Amino acid sequence: MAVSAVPDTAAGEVTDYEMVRDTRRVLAMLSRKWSVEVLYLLANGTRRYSAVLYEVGEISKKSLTRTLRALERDGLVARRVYPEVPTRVEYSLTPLGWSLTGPLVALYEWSAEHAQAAAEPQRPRLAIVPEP
Amino acid sequence: MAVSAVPDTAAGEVTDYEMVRDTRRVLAMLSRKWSVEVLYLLANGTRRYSAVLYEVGEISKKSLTRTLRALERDGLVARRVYPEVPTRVEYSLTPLGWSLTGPLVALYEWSAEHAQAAAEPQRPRLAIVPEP
DNA sequence: CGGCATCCCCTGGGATACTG
DNA sequence: CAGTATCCCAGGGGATGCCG
Repeated sequence: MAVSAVPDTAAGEVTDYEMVRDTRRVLAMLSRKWSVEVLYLLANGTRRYSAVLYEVGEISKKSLTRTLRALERDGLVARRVYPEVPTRVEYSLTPLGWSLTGPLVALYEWSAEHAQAAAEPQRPRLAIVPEP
Repeated sequence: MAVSAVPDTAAGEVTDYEMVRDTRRVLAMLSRKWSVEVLYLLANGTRRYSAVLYEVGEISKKSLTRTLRALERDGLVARRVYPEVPTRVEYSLTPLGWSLTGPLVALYEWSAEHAQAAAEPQRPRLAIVPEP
């Protein structure tokens, strides 16, 4: 695999298959519609369910619950239930969740840097003949 | 925004909204089922359509075409058509595509490092009472 | 308060067949 | 060879309503 600084299969013992598999595993954690927003929100501190619901804005309760459950299953978010009269539930980032903000911010920075490049319209889809 | 090394809105002028927006923009480019695999494949060198189809393996032609078109629209992949008898089409990474392999590999490395942490079963979903 | 349950829609992906 | 066209299915997301 010729990708940047990653060692090849010969010496470093990293196969393309593993790279694809692992990369997709992370992406699967993040590609849900509201995952990033919730993650960034909790990075600002612990929140109650209703607080997250309010701060995210347009999300439905069902989607929020699904998102939080998924993040919890992936070990990125911790859920704590306080058995009080009206139930209180608090969500926060786990250490694992925190460790993921690094790569996540790297993605953001890439997008910010290459914003116009990525936004500029591609050349029309015509047959492009190579120079003779 | 308290996320790692990113400056706050006050001084650095980076809003949560922009971070969420830009991060999701990149994720949208990558979250398609076969995007990563195709990207890694083309990182190994230019490929013809049929070569990609064969090397990826289980992908359908329809999905591959859609994936390539999407990657092309996002400016990550270049498409070159040779007007020959049986049509020949070659796909390769653009400089923008190459620049994305960095953050992408960062994701892979995170996944590789935290593989068991992410894989270990979460504690059963019971009410967890905070220490008194 | 913090969810499930239900219903409905829309998109992405697979399989197959056809074409310039 | 490099796609389209067509049909189908599964799952994610929104809206609403009910509940301990």
